[in-house]
Amino acid sequence: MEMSDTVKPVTSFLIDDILSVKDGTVFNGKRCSQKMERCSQWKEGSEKLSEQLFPPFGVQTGSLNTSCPSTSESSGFSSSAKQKRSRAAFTHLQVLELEKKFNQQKYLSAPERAHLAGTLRLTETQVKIWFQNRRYKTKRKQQTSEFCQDMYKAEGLGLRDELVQSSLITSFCKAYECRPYMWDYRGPWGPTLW
DNA sequence: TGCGTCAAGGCGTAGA
DNA sequence: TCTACGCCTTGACGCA
Repeated sequence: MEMSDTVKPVTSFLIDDILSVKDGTVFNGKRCSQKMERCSQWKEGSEKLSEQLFPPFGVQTGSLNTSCPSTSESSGFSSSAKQKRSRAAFTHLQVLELEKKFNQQKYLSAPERAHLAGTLRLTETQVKIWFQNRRYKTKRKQQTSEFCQDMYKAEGLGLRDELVQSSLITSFCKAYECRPYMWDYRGPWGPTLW
């Protein structure tokens, strides 16, 4: 994913939804109970900062009935009726800050994650998952790029087919051949604001 | 309506 | 046992 892709005008992400999720029982369907306490802490502590960060984004209501698996659970969702999965869309500024942090460091400690989550008014789980996805995405780009470089070299040596057959990454490339961003690699752990 | 993107789900693994 | 990680996969969403 390129930053230019993520720089969308305003996404329909509901901060309030996430906040309400934290007040509920489960977020992401797993492992959130222990975070409730800290969530309420940063909720207070980060309000000032996030007001600065999200003046236009802080309160968006209505467009996406998104991200509240737990809200509908709590509103009588039964286990038999399958809940429609929701996908939060982070705001431009949230992604910007996440990318900025990711450029500084690929891994976050728990306190750093908590702080960042508080600053961005996200849950720690969301920050953690975002960094996981981001690392994996970068790794995929790197692998694809290396493979393509090998292909280029092999082609020059007339060894292209052998490389294709022998490469463990062939299946990977096939799986992702329809994903253009995979081929937009600009170096390992390179600038993410491309 | 098909496709690309991406947050989140799921599963296996490792470390404390 | 808990937590975070990597490695995919799934499913919602936006767009052409």
